Amino acid sequence: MGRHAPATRTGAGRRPRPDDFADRVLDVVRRIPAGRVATYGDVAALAGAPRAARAVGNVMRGCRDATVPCHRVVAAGGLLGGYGGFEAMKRALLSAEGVLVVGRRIRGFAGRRWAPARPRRA
DNA sequence: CGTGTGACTCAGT
DNA sequence: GACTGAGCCACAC
Repeated sequence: MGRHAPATRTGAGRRPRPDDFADRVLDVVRRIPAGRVATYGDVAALAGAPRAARAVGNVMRGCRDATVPCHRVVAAGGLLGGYGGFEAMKRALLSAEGVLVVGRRIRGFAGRRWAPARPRRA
């Protein structure tokens, strides 16, 4: 299976937007309800690229948009992930929404994780 | 069009 | 629990 991009992407609805991915990622993150969290991989999957967790991180890095709760995006395993060095703030924001963070890990991450379980490699 | 990079992820040591 | 190596992806240069 390949995510090959057929020369003719005019047919099926693909987003011809240049920043399609980034836009989508921001949209997904925006949809994350308070009190819930999603991993980069989950967001990437919802954005259409289940393996682009890294790319998602890059998008988050430029998340200057206050309308995007980038603090609800965490790393896999329930790790806090990064936050441009403001990890403490991320922790504070999450705890303010009811998500307790112990050390670098999220308490009850599995229960607080938003997005469906990821079928590893179908 | 090739290279480097990163707020990632997984598996192994 | 920590460190390493490899994989995977989108983007800036």
